[in-house]
Amino acid sequence: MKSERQIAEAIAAALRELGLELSDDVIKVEKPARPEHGDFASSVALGLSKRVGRNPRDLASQIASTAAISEIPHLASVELAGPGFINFRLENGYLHEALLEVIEDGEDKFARSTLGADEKIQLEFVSANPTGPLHVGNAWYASFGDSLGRVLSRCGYDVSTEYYVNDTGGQIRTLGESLLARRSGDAPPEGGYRGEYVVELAKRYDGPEDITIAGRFAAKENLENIRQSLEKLDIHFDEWYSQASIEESGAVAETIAILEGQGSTYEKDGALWLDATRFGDTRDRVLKKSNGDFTYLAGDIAYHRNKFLVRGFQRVIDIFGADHHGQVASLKAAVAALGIDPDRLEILLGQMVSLVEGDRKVKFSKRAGDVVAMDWLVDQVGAPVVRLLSLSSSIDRASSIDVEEARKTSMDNPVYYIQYAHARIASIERVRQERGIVLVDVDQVPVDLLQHPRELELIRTLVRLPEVVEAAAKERAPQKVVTWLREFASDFHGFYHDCPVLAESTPPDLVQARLLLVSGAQIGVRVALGLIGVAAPEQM
RNA sequence: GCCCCUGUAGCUCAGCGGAUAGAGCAGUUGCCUUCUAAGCAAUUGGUCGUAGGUUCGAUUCCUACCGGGGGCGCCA
Repeated sequence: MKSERQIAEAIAAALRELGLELSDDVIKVEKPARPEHGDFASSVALGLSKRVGRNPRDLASQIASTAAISEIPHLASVELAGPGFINFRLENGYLHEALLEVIEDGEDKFARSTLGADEKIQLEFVSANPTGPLHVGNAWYASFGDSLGRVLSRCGYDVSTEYYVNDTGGQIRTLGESLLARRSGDAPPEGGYRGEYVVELAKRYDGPEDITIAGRFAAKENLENIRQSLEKLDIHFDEWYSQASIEESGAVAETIAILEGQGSTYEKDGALWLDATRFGDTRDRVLKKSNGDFTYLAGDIAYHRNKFLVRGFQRVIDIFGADHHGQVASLKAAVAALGIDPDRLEILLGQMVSLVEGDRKVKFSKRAGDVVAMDWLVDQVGAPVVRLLSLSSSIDRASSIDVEEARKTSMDNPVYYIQYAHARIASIERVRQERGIVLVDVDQVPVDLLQHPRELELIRTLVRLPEVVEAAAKERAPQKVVTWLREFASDFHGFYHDCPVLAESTPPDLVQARLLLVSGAQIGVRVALGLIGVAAPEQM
């Protein structure tokens, strides 16, 4: 926020005043965890002491007594603490000012930034093969990808989300075989798809006895199904990109020819290999099998060439399941071989999740037909719970989800805790209208009446949202928004409990001030809920 | 064997270079004549896997080891 920046600037000026011209990266201003350490604190003196050969406390003391520091807006006091921290305490006016900025920004501008500078960034996720219904295992990070996209957009990136449709190759043939077998009343072949959905599809298939055609039919149906499952989670892709279309357009052959032409390939055992080790991979990779077919990798290379060179994305983020870890090095090597800086390709790996229901451990395996469909989970616990749950922990952690736990719709569930905060805000607004309380102009509201610890704490949390969103974007960690929402809800409920807005005992001026705070809070919570794709209910 | 992720309260997880490590659930206990108690408050519970190292400062960074998950196909 503004004050933090002002303090950092003041410290920079203080250092210049003391003749210590140093780069800004040593100036750290943070918010201490403990109130006795002030509103803001800096450890510059600690970091600098060695470089300038002075002891940290003396240095801190010198910095603290400069004119630059004394000119910090709203400054109440400066204290030295610990090994050399400088703690700044500000008058509460800095919070009131910050609240007014939130109101001025409104839902559209608050916590929006230009960090991304309109960089064209493509985000590919889910991309589950259309061989069956969307299941929990490969859709768990769908909410992560979608929320990351929303966060990046809010930070000024030009984001395009995409689902890569694997509608060709062996799995689709197997799917076609399974479908035809079911139609003739037989069991699916060894290694085929045994799920009940294949039987249903077979009933509706009246096409020829052709594996490819049957497979394509089934894939198309499955994909439509998957699309609907994702819609239930409020996940919509800008683009559904077909692998078959890439192959049919000749782009794969073209891409491989380019690699061949520049001498990045060689032939061995009747196959065409990419000299991937030259570009950082652990081993070389086959591009064209000895039977003449292209490998999956070949298609993927063409696809990524398309992303970078045909469609011109400056940055590409792929979200894969950890079981696709093996593809990372080869894809990056191939991209490098095509002359694209491999750092422009970011591959995020979502670790495997396991689903637990009481003592029963559920395994995901599509072919065995023993899968937990995303639809089932959404029906069981509701879309908001699924979205919040999958964003509650980092994608680097192999988490386990207890369906029984998630099913509890009582006060236990964090989603309701958060949504309830919004419902209470909406309720205050309803009652205000019922009672005909008229809102005065913003510049007439005596914001400085907001002095209750609950009020101040709520403002403190509220005005932190912009930096949380930026951090979520930079670190590709949309779950940070969830953490913020929990804190926000906690602060709001505390405020609600201790600071009645519309009670008869509340003086009219304070009513206005609190109503302003409530509308600021509403802006914050709506923005944050929007970023994680969870509805903001008017009542519960 | 090599590569990636991970080990924090009884459980599920935050925190990831700052000063006395947090939340939810579970346990114990208070608070509804008020804008919704799907709430608030208090309280119990931790060798931050182990051992070294870097640093003024390490749960956070580095190394090794131990435990857990995933990967190392002319499958996708």
